[in-house]
Amino acid sequence: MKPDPILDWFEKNKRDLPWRNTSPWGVMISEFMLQQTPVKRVLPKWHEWIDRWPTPADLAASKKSEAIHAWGRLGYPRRAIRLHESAAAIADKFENQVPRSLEDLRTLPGVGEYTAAAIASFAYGESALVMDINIRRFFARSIDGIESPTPSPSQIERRLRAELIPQDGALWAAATMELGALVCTARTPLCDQCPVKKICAWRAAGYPKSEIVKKSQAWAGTDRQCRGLMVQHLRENKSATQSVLYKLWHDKDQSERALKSLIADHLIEATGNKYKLAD
DNA sequence: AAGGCGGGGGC
DNA sequence: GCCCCAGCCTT
Repeated sequence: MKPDPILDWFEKNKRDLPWRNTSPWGVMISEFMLQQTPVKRVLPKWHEWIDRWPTPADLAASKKSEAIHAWGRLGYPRRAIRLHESAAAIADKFENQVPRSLEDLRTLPGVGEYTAAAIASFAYGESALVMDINIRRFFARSIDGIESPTPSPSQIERRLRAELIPQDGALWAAATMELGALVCTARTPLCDQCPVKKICAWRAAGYPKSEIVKKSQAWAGTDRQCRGLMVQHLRENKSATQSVLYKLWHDKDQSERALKSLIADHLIEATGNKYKLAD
């Protein structure tokens, strides 16, 4: 089988998260806690819950108030109530086993489209269409060439993403999600570490822009004042990441006039805008 | 298709 | 201060 650069990257770089090797109930607890809450903050609370309530029936046997209190300060406490209600439904209607089918999962309170797919995929290895914010952002960039996905997935997006799912869809979902979380991040993505940077549509379109290019675009001017701001920015960022502009700035062999000319050429190339030289 | 719902960390 | 985070549910 052909090696997949994404799966290869995943094998080498994945985090050792406790819900990667646990019961379906453990996966379900993690998915509820991870709804709009970062991994870092979920970790201790997940251990606390899975130790205290090892199966759905255990949680269902506790009072709702206990669940709410144990939720602590994770945020969106309604999730604790819904998880408690889901546990009762699982104990009562599903023989204390977290359902495997999307249809059954969706009957549980607090289980939406994403969470159902995530449980089916991560707990049972099903090739479900998992579309969390990490996966959606990764594909928005690498495939569509745009920085961010729409607020909620459209039917078109669902259809196009479903076509991409390979044989082992569960592993693929975990890998792309991790890639979005660790490399293709919302702010300051680490493109140099990305296994698909060479075929990324967003990158091919010239993104992400460097800070200096973003600023120069924001200035959008061609007059002396804009150039002054640019030069000031370069002075203030001497220790910043090495950019072409930074190198030019430190090239002592260039005369002031020639330096400005080089900077202007670079900006035109990088931004597509026209910059006139300030004398 | 919007808007509400929590709280904490990063810049 | 604003943005972001493995979303869900009700208008």
